[in-house]
Amino acid sequence: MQPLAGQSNNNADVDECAREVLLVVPAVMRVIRAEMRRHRPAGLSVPQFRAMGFIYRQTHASLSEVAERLSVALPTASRTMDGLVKRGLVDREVSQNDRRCSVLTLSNEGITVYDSAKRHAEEHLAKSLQSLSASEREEVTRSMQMLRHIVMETD
Amino acid sequence: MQPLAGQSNNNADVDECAREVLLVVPAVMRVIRAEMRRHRPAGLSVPQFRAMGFIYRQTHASLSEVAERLSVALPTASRTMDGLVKRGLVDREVSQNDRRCSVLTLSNEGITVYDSAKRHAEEHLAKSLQSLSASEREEVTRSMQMLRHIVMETD
DNA sequence: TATTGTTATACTCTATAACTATA
DNA sequence: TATAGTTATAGAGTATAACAATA
Repeated sequence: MQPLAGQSNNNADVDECAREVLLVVPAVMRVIRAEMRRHRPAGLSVPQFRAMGFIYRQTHASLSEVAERLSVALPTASRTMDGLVKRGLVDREVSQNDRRCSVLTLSNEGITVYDSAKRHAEEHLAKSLQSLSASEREEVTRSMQMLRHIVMETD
Repeated sequence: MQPLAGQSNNNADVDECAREVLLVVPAVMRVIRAEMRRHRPAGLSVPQFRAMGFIYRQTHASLSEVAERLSVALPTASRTMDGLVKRGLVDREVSQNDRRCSVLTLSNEGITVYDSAKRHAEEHLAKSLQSLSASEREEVTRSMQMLRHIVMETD
């Protein structure tokens, strides 16, 4: 399996990578969350934003699909939808094919709010990323894509 | 400032980078959070883990220092400490120099729990990162370090 | 008066367990 | 019986505003 004495180079590099991810990702997350909330009145929480993004891309999604894609429990997704429906950003209807299922779509206002939140968050991040060189940004972009393949099934 | 017509290559790359960060970081965050919570009974929330890590590295930290480093409001940090003190993982005392200030240290059990949580989370991440090549992991590590410099003052 | 920290208040996120409605 | 979703419950994270204690 592994060398008997000491760590192989492979282990050292994978451990360092894991350590950096564990240190940095939560810190970046805070920046994203704070900026999302700051953007009033279209302020969305990160889970709300992600849920809306999924429904945006996959219209007529069911609640189970949202929960699975976002890796949250069904009641969590249900609560998130409650808030978005109450704000008029998401339409929730009963499926005619299978009356157990919800059919979720963004309202027109939901689309507006989502686009606005997305643009705002991206612009804020982009501003920070300006301090990197173009090649460094490309490296970050590629790294994000690699991590995306690891943690997200599709997208 | 910028080209009048269309986006420069620079803008395109910074926008793509921001888009990827906004999509991927929350997804990675979910993996980290879920794994942290799964690790019972030493289960820590991510904010608890980060707060303990800071106190670990900077022993005798004050509450204000914790709040600033973690980029949370003072009442948020205070609440987080309440929970950790109640669990016996953090010792909170009044500073003798300035009786307004708290002096925060990890208890022996706190150190044990923190180390265990850290090892567990890193091992879980490392397992996922095994699917990348060594050079890809190096790229991810460098990218994390770049993002770290952008979002964290020091560390 | 300024600073450190806590309390009060009000949301959201989160999960597990129990329940309802539909298939 | 199995599945989709909600409700009940419980705890943590979050911020702003108001407050207390100390400098």
